[in-house]
Amino acid sequence: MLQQTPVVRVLPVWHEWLKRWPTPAGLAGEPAGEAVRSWGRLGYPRRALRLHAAATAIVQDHRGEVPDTYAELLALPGVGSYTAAAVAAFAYGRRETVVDTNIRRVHARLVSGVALPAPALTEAEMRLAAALLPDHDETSVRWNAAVMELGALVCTARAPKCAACPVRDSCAWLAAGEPPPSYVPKGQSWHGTDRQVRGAVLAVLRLAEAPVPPDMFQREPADLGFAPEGIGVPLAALHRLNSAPEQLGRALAGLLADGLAEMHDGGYRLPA
DNA sequence: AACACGTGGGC
DNA sequence: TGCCCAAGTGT
Repeated sequence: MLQQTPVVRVLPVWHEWLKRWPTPAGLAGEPAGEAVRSWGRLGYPRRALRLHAAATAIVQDHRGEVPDTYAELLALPGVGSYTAAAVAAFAYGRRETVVDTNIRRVHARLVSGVALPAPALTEAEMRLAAALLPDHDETSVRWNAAVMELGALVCTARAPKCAACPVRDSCAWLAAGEPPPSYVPKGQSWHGTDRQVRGAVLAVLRLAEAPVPPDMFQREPADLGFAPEGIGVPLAALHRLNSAPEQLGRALAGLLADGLAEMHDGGYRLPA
């Protein structure tokens, strides 16, 4: 849930999930669509699908227990190098090189003296993080958490709180006179994109009690001749986008291809 | 290696 | 207001 999503926005959903599914077996025992529905508006709903798939793999391959090694975690759906290291370190106390966006930024400034880390994670960054990691297991876990928190709370992307930074005296970036970034980060476009249409379609499917016929996506609500049960609001939002038929088609095809939707009785629904 | 993939808070 | 960006991953 935390992948590319701020902690404060994850917390309420996370609490709900753990109340409903305290164990991997609980989640694995439900349809994948329930995971997507319960994901709510967290964003990147494919993560819900993968979390469900990971729960299933944990039940099938690990006796329902979340594995405790980096390699086994990495093999789970939706678990990449960051998540595998973070779970091994923070849940199991292992010494792992945890590198998230916060740690990357702290290292870039404090050690490398640049305003921002590279656009994509590099081998050099991993080597640096590994070299900085304390040898002792417990200390390494605290180190990972501390550097991550420093980045999240003090050494932030915009307007870093250098005056309040506990390690400002050893910051290479401050010492260099706070040089600006050497590149301009690529903005994520949104308005008018397939992503926006996918999001609007999925918002409809999350609330739908029955398969949604293609007509309902493509025609104005007024033309349907009736008020769609429960999905009027997201459906109106989708139509407001006024996307071209081919774009809507791409969005629907993409959702099917990703397993976020499936056809049933001639309509679209979340996966069973 | 570059790109696609959601959403909402903050400035 | 629009833009930036957030505990990344898979292709």
